[in-house]
Amino acid sequence: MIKLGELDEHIGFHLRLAQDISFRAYARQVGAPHLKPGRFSAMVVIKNNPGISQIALGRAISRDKSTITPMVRELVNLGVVLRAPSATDRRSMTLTLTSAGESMLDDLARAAEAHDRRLDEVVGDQKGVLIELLKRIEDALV
Amino acid sequence: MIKLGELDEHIGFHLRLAQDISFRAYARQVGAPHLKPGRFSAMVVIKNNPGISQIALGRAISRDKSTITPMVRELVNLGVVLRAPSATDRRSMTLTLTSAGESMLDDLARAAEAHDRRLDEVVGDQKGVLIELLKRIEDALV
DNA sequence: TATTGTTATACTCTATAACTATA
DNA sequence: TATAGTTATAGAGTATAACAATA
Repeated sequence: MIKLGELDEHIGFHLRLAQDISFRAYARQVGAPHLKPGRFSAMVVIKNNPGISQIALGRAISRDKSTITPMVRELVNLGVVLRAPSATDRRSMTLTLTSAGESMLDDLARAAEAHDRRLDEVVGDQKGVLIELLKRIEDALV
Repeated sequence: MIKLGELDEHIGFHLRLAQDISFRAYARQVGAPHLKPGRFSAMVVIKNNPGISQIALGRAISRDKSTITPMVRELVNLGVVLRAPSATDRRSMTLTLTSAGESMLDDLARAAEAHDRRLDEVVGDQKGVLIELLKRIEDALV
């Protein structure tokens, strides 16, 4: 049996470990037939903020604009995102989901929810506490 | 303000977000003058399990053996890990920390602890609950 | 001068497959 | 036959810097 020593009481370490394990379980379950994981967050942000610019999307998911360019291109090629010039700023592009994007996101959300139900079972009635603590970390460390 | 929609109540999503933000804050603080993040976990495992094989190390940190090979080579070149043939199995290598490795790990642990104190402040007296929930996720999803 | 987005490029992390040598 | 480890290689994700167009 592998020992972990003092590391075992570090929040950062368990955050990383739990995320890693949870992510691999998710990848196993969803099988990645649809879309790479980073795309999912991007689509959710676009869905909830139609007309958002690439720069703002990058800020929302903490990625550089040069990372966003090929990501958006891929989503457009898949037919799930519509990319149109902004009416008010000619440097800027507006992003919205297509109807195909909406339904693909629904599929992905179902897969993610199946995985999340598994997580929900694991944490039981502590879910509220867990999410509140994670949010607190997110807000404090920005 | 960016909206997240239903995603906002998903454990998996917040796990990823909190880990990402926490990791970036850690990288900012430590400045990565020492070592890449994956190396840290490897060294902790070696410290707490002296003589461990590369295969076992890989299992402990959930990485393929082909990922371990260059990682170990780097640690050996840095002079922080000693790699010696096993006395009982001639296919196998044993890994231990050198004294330089011990002190580097102490430095890293201090940096990680500074970061973790920040996290401790954020979660306050809920730390025990948080770690217990994260561990439950780790154990359940393997 | 600053910002939006693209491109070229490079780096890190990771795994798969084929291999050698041992067990 | 199976396991420990290496190598070659490839893919995904990311960022930095230089750039053009526009603000």
